[in-house]
Amino acid sequence: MHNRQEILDAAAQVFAQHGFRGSTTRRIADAAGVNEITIFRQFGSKEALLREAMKHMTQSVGLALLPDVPSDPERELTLWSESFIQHLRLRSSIIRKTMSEMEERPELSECASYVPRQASADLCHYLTALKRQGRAAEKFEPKTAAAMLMGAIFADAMGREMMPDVYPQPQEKAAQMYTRLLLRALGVEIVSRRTTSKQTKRTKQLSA
Amino acid sequence: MHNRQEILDAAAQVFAQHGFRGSTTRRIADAAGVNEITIFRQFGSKEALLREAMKHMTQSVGLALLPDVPSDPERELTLWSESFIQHLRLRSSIIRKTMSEMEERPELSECASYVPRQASADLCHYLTALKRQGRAAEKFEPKTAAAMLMGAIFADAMGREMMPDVYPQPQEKAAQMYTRLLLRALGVEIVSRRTTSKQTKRTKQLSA
DNA sequence: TGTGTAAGTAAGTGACTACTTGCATTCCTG
DNA sequence: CAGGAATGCAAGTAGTCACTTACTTACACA
Repeated sequence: MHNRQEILDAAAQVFAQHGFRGSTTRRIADAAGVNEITIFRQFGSKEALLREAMKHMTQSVGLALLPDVPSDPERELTLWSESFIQHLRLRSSIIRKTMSEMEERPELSECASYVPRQASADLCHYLTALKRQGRAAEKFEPKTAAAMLMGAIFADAMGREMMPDVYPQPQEKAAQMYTRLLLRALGVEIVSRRTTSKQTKRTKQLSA
Repeated sequence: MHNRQEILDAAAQVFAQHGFRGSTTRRIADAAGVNEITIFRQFGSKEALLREAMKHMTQSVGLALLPDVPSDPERELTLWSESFIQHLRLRSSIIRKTMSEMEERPELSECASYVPRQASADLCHYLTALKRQGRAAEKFEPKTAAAMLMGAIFADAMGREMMPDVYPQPQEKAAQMYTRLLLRALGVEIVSRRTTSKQTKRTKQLSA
């Protein structure tokens, strides 16, 4: 029973490295330090195991929160972007695998869309509030703006390892740079005093 | 001999559907309408075949060109973005598979980075020229701006099928919307008269 | 007509895969 | 100490995989 969690973690890790077809029950058992038979007794089949592992993964995700009422947009959005890009970077392997398996095995990766959907909804909500406050000089569709920022962050997290010279340097400032670019596109005035990356990271986010 | 091309095409198609491990020589042979043995006689091994198929794919790609001297930034960039997003959408399956296999089989997917690298360089070059012309009211790093636009386009092309409600509607206008947002972030004045999507598509791009 | 080349057929090899069965071991609990 | 549940070990099953060998067929060309 106490092995169950270790098996799930091992399955997720092996899947992130090798994908579904490459995640042999042998490899997962070895990674979990468990006999291969135990897997079948606990989960019934390889597919059931991986389905549960995927579901379990997405449940433990905590996204940074954006305030319902924007006050310092640059700071709030930068913090959110940094936490989002960090989340994606830590899971870039498993995200790539999941996106690849999506077409062939949708039932396995359904839950994968939960996090980006939630993030998009949160961001849209925030941008809409910003617009209602009248702090955006330009007209814009929140959904388009949100897709733009999230897209830039997503592509950075997925592609930087493969092509580091294509993305802005240093890596740690990338989220901030994308965020600033977006705010300028929306015509939002930047009011916050200069804060270093370390300061912003330490001053964690404020909930609604 | 005349089968060689058909085998390469079939291999690429099967790979796009099933990835490396799922691309059995049997499946590829069936898809090509050829005996499995022919594959081994022509290419030696499954890996060699897929390597050649991938290399062959990337060679036939023609990216839209951006002028060396920007004249109508909104129109020129929109055309480029539309051609780029169309390119990615047509190949979204194979791109997902390639990104997924990258870590496990880098020698197979090396060539995959050629197109985005080229696109990034072209776009950076154009944005730098725009900046030099003094047509951007805001200061910006071309590389960051390029990564932002390309990232938004990339994420749209990869993710819209899976989560259509997250991305701006209609699909056909998405590239244009991202482009406009970017130009506003750069403080580039939009001068072009309103053109419909159909017109812009027909008036293909102008080279340097 | 003879020869070389590309293609097909048939059969098989050894390795790996998901999954099963039977039995022994450990350990917790009553 | 007895009984049951979780786990491990050894062996095996049926299927698939990449790849090979040996032989045949079809066609081009001289």
